[in-house]
Amino acid sequence: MPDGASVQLSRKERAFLQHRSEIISAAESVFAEKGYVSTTMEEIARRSEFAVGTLYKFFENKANLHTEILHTKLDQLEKEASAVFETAESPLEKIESYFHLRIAFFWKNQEYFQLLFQETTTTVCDSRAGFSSDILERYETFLNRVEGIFAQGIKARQFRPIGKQILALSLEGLLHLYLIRLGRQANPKRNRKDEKQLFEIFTQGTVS
Amino acid sequence: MPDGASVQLSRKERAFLQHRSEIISAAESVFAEKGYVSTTMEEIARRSEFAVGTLYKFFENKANLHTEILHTKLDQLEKEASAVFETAESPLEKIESYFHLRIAFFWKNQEYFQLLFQETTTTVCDSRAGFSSDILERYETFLNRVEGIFAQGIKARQFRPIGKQILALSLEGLLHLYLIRLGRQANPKRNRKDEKQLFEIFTQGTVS
DNA sequence: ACCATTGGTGAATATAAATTCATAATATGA
DNA sequence: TCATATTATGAATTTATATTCACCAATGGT
Repeated sequence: MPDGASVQLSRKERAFLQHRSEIISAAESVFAEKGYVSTTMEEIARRSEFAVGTLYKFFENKANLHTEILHTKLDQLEKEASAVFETAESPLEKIESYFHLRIAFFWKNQEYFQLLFQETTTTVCDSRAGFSSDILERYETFLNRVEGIFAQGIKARQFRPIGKQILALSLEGLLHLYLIRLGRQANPKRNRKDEKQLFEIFTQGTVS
Repeated sequence: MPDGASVQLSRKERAFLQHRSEIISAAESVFAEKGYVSTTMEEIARRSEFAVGTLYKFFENKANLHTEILHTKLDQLEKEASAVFETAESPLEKIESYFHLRIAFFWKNQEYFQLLFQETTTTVCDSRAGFSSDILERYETFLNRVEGIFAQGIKARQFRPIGKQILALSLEGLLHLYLIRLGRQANPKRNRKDEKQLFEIFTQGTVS
């Protein structure tokens, strides 16, 4: 039961989609493992058990394949975030849920998360291709929504009257480095206590 | 008046060092501009006004040249941080000075800072070369010193009794994302108010 | 059964850069 | 002034890999 909307697909079409997603999945794991540059199309081919040429039947080129993956991930994240933003009551609750959502997203996407983060904090890839700019843009837009929540929170006097940008940026900063370091560990374990403390630092600060 | 320790260098030796540092300086700016991968030795040669072959008289290879630069920067940062840690009185003051030092370091190194950050948050370069691991290690060691300060601060009851790792990580996270976003702006302006607010978020938290 | 279309193949091609090296320029000092 | 050593040069070489392309196999419609 895929999320298929309406039309019945032919076997061929289903196979096509299946193969495509197999390629994407293989590519994700290679990219995550080696980073964009040292990932070769040959390696992706090997891991997906297709031939190199076949990859080009599904994707224009390497850069495209890469951004395709990132867009997919962002879609997912946005969807989940929307749900949270609509469900939670107060701005503070929204932010807290969002915070945990981001961490959960990391654990669901273990292999791929670095890929996403690399693109959003630094410009990893060839400026020649310049292909990460649209990803960056989407990410910015996404952060703007978070800023919006903070703006509400400030109005509601739940948050201190600090600039919404700074608030959003701080939260992002805390999350970011926390997750990046988790991802770098050999076999990271989820640690709720750390997560709670991190969020507390954000809300309550660090000095006594 | 370089920081020359003791021995007088011959003109030739001085020339050698001079040329070497000219190359480094050119390389820094190219790397910062284009990132490691899309920087070519030819571009570095052009900008330093040496021939490609000459670069290899000074540095083994591209990766070496790159790490050389990073080490230089880390040296500098460590030296400045040491000074601050030794001067300031209380742990809280040390941390506050360190916070501002990091920001100042950014402004002094505008062009290059991204280079440094790229290496410390993500593995940018070829895993083939695997050359960034020693930089990462140095960075870890550096952060351990910061953790040490936090440990003292907790003992002195200046900081809340949260794990020192989480404290250090949080501070780093805030700094990191703040600086990265500054660096991405077209022509960033130093904004003391933002800096103050950011540090306040760290110490006082965000909810009212 | 036959043709057309599409998915699949992987060896061959193209390209871009890192690195090398024979050679030239320059400095040293006898 | 000449011989030697040092430093600089950039064209040529090598290597790695993205991309293409001529061909094959299976499917589906006529």
